[in-house]
Parts: sequence; structure tokens; C-alpha cells
Amino acid sequence: MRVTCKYEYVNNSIEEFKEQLRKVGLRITPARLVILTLLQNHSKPLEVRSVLRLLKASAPDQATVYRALSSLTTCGLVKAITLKSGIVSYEIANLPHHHHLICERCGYVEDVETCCESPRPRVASFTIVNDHRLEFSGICNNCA
Amino acid sequence: MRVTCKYEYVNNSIEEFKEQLRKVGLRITPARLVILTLLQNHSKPLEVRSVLRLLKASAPDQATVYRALSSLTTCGLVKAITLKSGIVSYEIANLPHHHHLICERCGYVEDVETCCESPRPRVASFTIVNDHRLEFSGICNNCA
DNA sequence: TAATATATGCGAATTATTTGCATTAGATAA
DNA sequence: TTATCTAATGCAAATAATTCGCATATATTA
Repeated sequence: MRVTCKYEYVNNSIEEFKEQLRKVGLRITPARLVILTLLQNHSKPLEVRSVLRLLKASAPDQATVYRALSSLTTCGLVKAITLKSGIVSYEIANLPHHHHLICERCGYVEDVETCCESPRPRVASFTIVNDHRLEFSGICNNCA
Repeated sequence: MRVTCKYEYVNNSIEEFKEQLRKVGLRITPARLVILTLLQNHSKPLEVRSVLRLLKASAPDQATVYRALSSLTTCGLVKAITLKSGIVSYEIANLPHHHHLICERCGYVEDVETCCESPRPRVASFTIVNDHRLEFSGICNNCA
């Protein structure tokens, strides 16, 4: 399906995104759709900077991008992951469960299915433990 | 041992820190020692902002703090960890192997010993995998 | 289609981080 | 020790990143 509006995008999951937005009570807006689409089309997590750069042309305003990423993350449609480097990146939330392997030199990120088989920690000061993130790091072939 | 110099600090590991700095080839300076001491005295990882705030009085200049955290991290004396929230925090590197459990509401961090028992991922695009970080998140008692 | 509340764009304000450069102070060797 | 060399610091200023206020536009709902 091709949709032309203020910003242009090509996407097959538009209806899905709309449904998700509806479900979490966020309005369906071009800015949110274009950002969801962008994240979906990139298999790798994207930093804000990249999102801004990739959308630059007729893109939503930068404040809008920040606000959209924030609301989408809060509502769980997008995941914010933070790599060892300290840079926050965003990815579509409903990907199959996976983790990341990141190159310490160049920042290249690879998804890995390896998961954490250990039990959830039991700590007196916490009531609920409901999520985990596992990140491996090393040196990619290019940098080695 | 009590050492008074341009900035003041109380510490029992000064000699250890000096030895570590020597080993990695960084000069032994008051700024580095005071930052290592601060990180050591806090059991929790600290963000740059907190480091700056806690040191404020007769502290090293902010540019110096950034530079020191950076060089200490590069040389491996300090670890930069990035929590789900996207905030980068720093902790002394030579703590026993552990991971973190963070409250999604308030950011409270607890160290946990639970580790990842799964095998290191084998991925064609990576030559070396040499580290991992595991982060659990949930709701702490205070927020629950 | 009208009413209303949310989202956007824009500019400006904040906040965070980095840089250049003159000066200070570790380290090293005589 | 002291002289020498180089890295580290402080300061001010530049840059980058993020947030905010507010008028306008737009999605939703009835």
C-alpha cells in the first residue's frame, strides 16, 4: 500500500500500526506512522540522531520526533535500548524476543537469539521483575 | 588514610587506585582519584550529573570530570553501564561480576548476582565476543 | 460536521557535552 | 633534587542534544 500525506512512506504494516496506536490510546498521526515505519524498515536499532537524519527531508519537526519516540516508548510500541556505548537506540517493540551483540569499536549491532536462561533474580527490595535485556559485546569481523 | 590536597577525600583504596592508574599508563591526579573514590563509596552506579553534583564544591571542573570518566572508562578502571532508561551511569570496574535490577518507575538500581548462564552467541559477523551485560527491570517496593 | 482535546511546528530556552588554549603539575632522567 | 617534557586541568566558549511554550492544525467523537 502506498500512502501519500504530508510525509511520504511506503509500508505494509500501516494498518497494524494504526491498530496498535488505537489500542494504546494514542492518536494516529503521520509523524507516528512514519517513525514506526522507519524503525520497522531498519532491522537494527536506530539512535535519535539517525532517525532525525533519515527523516530529514519533509520530516516531522525534531521536537515532534522526540515527543513521538517518547510516547511510543511509554506505550510500549517502541523499545528504547541502550548499548554499552551509552547511546540510546530505538526499535520496534513487537519483534521476536532477542538480544544484541555490539561491536566495541564501530558500534555495529547484530541481533542474537541467545537468551538468558537464568532465573529471575529475587531481591527483597523489588516486588516485580518483568523484563530483561542482555547485551553481548565484542569485535566484529570488519574491525578485527 | 586521610589525604588533603586541592580536593579533599577520605579513602582506603588510594594506593590501590594509584597502582591501577600506573598500570594502565594514566597519570595519578587528584581529579581521577577523587572520582574513583566517589564511585567506590557509592555502591550504585552514578550518572555524570550525579558525579558533578556530588563533587560540586571544590570539585574538578566539569570538562575534567567528563575527560576523567572517559579516560578511566577507556582504560577499564571504570565501567559505563547504560540502563533501560537510557541514562549512562558509571561504576568502579573491579567489582565482583554482577548485573543490575532497575526500577522502571523511579530508576532505583540494585545489584544482583544472577548471571547469564547461556552460551556466548556465535555469529558469523563477529570474531570475538568478550563481555556481556544483563539488566533486569521491574517495580521496586517503594513504587509498587 | 462541529466541538474538543491532542499533536505539531516553530522558535527559543535549557541542558549536556566537547573543544581550544594557556597554564599547571605528574613523570622521568640527569 | 632539579630540569625537562608531556599529559591533565581550568576556564570560557562553541556545539550538540533535548525540552518547552504557545499558536495553529488535526484526529477523534458525538
